[in-house]
Amino acid sequence: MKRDSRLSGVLHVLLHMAQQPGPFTSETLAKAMDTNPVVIRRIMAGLRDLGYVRSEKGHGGGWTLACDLSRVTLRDVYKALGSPALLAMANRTEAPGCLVEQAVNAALDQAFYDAEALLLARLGEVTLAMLSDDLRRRLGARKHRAISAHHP
Amino acid sequence: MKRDSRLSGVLHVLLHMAQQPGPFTSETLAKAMDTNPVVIRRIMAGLRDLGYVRSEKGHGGGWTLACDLSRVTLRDVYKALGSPALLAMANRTEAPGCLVEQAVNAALDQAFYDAEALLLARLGEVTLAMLSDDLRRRLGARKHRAISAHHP
DNA sequence: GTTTCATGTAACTTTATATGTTACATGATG
DNA sequence: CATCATGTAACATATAAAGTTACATGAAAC
Repeated sequence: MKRDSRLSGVLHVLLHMAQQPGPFTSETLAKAMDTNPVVIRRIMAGLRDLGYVRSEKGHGGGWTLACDLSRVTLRDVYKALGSPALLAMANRTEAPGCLVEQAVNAALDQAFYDAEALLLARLGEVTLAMLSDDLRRRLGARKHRAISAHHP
Repeated sequence: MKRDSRLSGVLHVLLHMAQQPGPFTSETLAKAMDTNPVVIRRIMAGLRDLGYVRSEKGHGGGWTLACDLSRVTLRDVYKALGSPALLAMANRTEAPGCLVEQAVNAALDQAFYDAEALLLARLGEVTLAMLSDDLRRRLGARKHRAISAHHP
């Protein structure tokens, strides 16, 4: 399977939006991410349904942040995407009649469950505000380096 | 991407083999797993290279276990498959120039890394012998239930 | 030694899923 | 009413697993 980069993508969009006031058209956002406007609308649809962002049609329309970034975690964003599969691996068959398969599944399921739970927990620890702050730090660091270069 | 069931599949094969002396032809194993002999050979190739199983050509040939099941973990088997991707999600781009992307990646990488490490650790805790013992327990329980049904 | 059996492997097909694209309907603004 | 922007369906492309076919290689049986 191709690996899923929707979470990565939608976070990229949200962080861009958090850097300056909107609204932003799908086309603008698509250019910043080097992709297609429809892809933007697609990954943003779930966030709109949950009220994290708003979208307006017509002149001056586009996407706007509509939530407190310090109250939305990466896990919330993940859920807004529809909670796609986290692990690349899966059991051959779920609920098999074969006892061999049952024994294998029991062992793997335990490991899979733990890993998924940890991943979700980690995503739940990071808010969009924390990400945005980190980004500002990185932007500041770059500016500082530029200044240092001019005045060594 | 389609989700990867090779680990599940190869464990199924190994457990079948542990239940009775071999050798087993790819065709026999394929029938037990409702798949194709070539698929069996494919997923077994890595295990053969690492010496976990042996394969013989010609009459009376086939696959044989060639390791101490109590010393091979599910993690070892996973590595024998070539260590395929564990997570279904990934960053849009690795090592991006864009600072936004860097901030997103930094946050996700941390979560991804922790989840992968835990999954590998869990797989490393389970040996093939443990799986095989569990299977025997299940087989015993079924037999016991059958007897109970006859003599309630 | 020839036949039969089994693996080894390349090449191709199929399937599932994410991503990219086109087309057009819907609604808001000027 | 013309323009802009989203909403969405439909279709195309890309990637990777799984399934299939074909054939070469080597071992055992006869």
